[in-house]
Amino acid sequence: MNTEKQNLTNSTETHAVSDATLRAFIGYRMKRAFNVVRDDLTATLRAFDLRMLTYTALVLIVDNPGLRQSQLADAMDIERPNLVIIIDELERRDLIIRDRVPTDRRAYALKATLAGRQLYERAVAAVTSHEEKLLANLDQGTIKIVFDAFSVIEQAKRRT
Amino acid sequence: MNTEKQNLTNSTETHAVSDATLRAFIGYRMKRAFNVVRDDLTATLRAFDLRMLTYTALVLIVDNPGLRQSQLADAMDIERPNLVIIIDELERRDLIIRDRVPTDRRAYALKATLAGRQLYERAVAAVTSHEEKLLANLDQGTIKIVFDAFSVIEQAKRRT
DNA sequence: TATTGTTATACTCTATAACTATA
DNA sequence: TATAGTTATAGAGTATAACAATA
Repeated sequence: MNTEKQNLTNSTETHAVSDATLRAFIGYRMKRAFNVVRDDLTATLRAFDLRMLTYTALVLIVDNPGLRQSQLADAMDIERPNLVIIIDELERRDLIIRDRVPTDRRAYALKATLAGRQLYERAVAAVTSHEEKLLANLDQGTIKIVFDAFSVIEQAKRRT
Repeated sequence: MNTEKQNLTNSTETHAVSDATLRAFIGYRMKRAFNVVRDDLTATLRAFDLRMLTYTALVLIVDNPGLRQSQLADAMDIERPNLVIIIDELERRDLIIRDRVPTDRRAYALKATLAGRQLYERAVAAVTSHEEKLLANLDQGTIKIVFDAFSVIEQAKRRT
């Protein structure tokens, strides 16, 4: 530790970095908060060998049996090509299957296996528990306001 | 458009995908809202040939003349190696300089040039204006609550 | 012609190990 | 020895173009 008094006009000063300008921006504030949430989620999912995207895809497939890859990509707000390897991984681990859609032979109907549904139950429970701890210092009213604000921002999506 | 009535138990159904399970999680909600904020920010900064990270670094250097790369990496919550190419880019564009610290020849004191400060002014003004539009449907009280919640979450950073 | 899933590709962000030069 | 900056590298996430099969 440097216990020496520093000359504050000197370039070698060690006092805290000011982020006052950036703290006025929601982009900066949200990014920093999201880093914490993401790190917690990543660590929680590691126990199930899942990542944010494989977890999200698994949950949506369990909750929406039979949906197509293009629907899933839309729901996850990612491009179709990026979904392919996610689905590949879940299928390789026998958590889901690609079923042919009889009425449209171009498409796949995605369905979870029993193993997939079981992993879903355990992972959702773990994430629920971890998020409760993460938000322990926020009351329900505040969380509601924050979630509603997120919805408003989502709807402000660029229409340029 | 498919105007045909679909059999809702059929795997080819086209009705909306349910994300009810995921919408209970702040990770999911925040990610979706952040995607919107990030896309808007990215589009705004493109006019100045800046990205989120080069913008953040430039602002922190202008506001904290003389800080070191390790301090900046800490402030930006990224690893030191990842900062190098960011600083390289800003320096190559003559927006900042790496000044040697006379008292510690291992370190650099980062300082913005006149061009850097001018770009800072224009970029900060543009981002401010864009964020105002993005948050137009949220009142100041709500924004305050959301920002405070972000601070609480930031402080909940994992101490495992 | 348009759509579904796919391949190939590229850029960005993030993380770790190991090096160099200094302290 | 420890630290500041660097290089090399790898894993994720994201985006676009173009293709084959099918509608």
